[in-house]
Amino acid sequence: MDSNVNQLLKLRREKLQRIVEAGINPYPVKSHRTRQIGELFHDKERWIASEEQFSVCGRLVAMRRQGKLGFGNLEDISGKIQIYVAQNLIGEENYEVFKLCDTGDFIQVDGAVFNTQAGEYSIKAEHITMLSKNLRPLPAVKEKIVDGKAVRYDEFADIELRYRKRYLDLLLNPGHRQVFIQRSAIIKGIRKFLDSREFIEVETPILQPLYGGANARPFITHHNTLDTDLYLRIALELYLKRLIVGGFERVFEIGKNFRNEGMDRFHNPEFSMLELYQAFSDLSGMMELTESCFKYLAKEVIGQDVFHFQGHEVNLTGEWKKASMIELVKEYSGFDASDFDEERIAAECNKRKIEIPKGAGAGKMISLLFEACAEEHLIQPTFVTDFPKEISPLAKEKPGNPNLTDRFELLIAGCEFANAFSELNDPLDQRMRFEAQARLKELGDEEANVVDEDFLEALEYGMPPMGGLGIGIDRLIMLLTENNSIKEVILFPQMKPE
RNA sequence: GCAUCUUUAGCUCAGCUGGUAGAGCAACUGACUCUUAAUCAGUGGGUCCGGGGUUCGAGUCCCCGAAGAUGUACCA
Repeated sequence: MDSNVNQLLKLRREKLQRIVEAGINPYPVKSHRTRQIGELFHDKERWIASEEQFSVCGRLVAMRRQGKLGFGNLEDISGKIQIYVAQNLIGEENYEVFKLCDTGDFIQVDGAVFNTQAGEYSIKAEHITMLSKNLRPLPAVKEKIVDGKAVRYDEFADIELRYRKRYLDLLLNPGHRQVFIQRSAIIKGIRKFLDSREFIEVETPILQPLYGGANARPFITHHNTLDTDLYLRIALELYLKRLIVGGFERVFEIGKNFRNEGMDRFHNPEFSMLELYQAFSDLSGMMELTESCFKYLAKEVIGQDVFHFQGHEVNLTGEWKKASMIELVKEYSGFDASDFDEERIAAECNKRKIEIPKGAGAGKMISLLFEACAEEHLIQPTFVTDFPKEISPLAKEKPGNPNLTDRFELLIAGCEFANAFSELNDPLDQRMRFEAQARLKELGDEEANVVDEDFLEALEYGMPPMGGLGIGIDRLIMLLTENNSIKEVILFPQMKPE
């Protein structure tokens, strides 16, 4: 395999040598561009009539040379245009440069636009300049326009190669490039939406002396100067809350979290998260905000109400369903867990062959029942409310029920998309919750929270009542771009070393 | 982690019940001044994912391993 690659490389290197010997710089510093290719398509007739001379730059993605005349396709970020290169126009010397071009090279073409005899809108080259020589032939993807639609042949389609060599995927598969353009637009849309609600964007530490804000195993690293271990954050929560203690009333952060866990089509070890906190709001405020934000992004950024996702048709319009976890368990399994009777609930879990982890109480078991019975049925957007306190160590107790919290998760197509609560601001209660987590940790729960004394101290100074919300950005983008794997929406997903 | 499937030329793929590899595109050489999946003629290119085994003989059968996909478990 290697020897063959080397042979292909060798030929391109020899060509490079010939270019250098001809006195041409294959990697010049200067390029000159007066128009993007896309601009030339705005009003073709006007450009043709103007006979204006353009300089365009781009990658040569196809070549059709025939003796002393040649065609090529030149592509930049804005579009693709055919170039027409005739020896009698550019001169013998410059035509030699064209003959040394390969697909994959970056070149500059100077000339005006015209229609060829076949009616193809093209640039009639007056001069060709080599901008960057390609030394490794690109995988061959051909394209034919049928009824105005591009039909592609021999697409660069190997999933593993696409992820490992993402630059080739982006270069050769315009549809996949589009996903990341949309990703950028969606994130921009989130910022615009939150800006309209007077949130400020902040940045909090990724390297943390303690990790918290979620149940997950962390990545551990080491700081040499401080000679101390640090954790990569698993959530943004505890630092953002400190900012609300500090007097900010509406903050958000969009950033990477890191969780040392398994990978599948919904999980990448590093993933993007939006978290926001709004003082003097609460759970219902977060619900309204979540629903408005999703609808805004769907309508204003993507321009769609209905999305095909995970084999379902998801409709984001209308008022979203709200139901408590216990109601949903009852609806889909017939089992009523509202009495929090540990023995009865454990028996129900056993009946359904659900493994009960060490130290799990009624609340944890209810959530397991919910996941086993109800989750997969929640296809249209559903706010699942009233989470057991036991599994919600940072959420405020639900008034009138000490077993539950004022929390929701948003489920769409059976997947979790958002998580929000009325945030716990009682420092004494928070300490007891941390201690309960610490006991779970001693029982072997590697994902239980650790006691964060510095955070508790901050709470003791006083934190206003507030709503908090987390949205998994990658999953949101999966939904809005209709992709079924998280790897399709992360530019460089985690892969095992080859 | 477990189960199933996949891995053959730079890319996309063929290769039936075992007889030491094929196509298209890409590459290279030549022809060609209106092509556009350009065309025509010719050429080169493979440790068949890796390692063992069975066999006179393995891309093909068996075992072990690797990577990937899917499902499942775990991950609220």
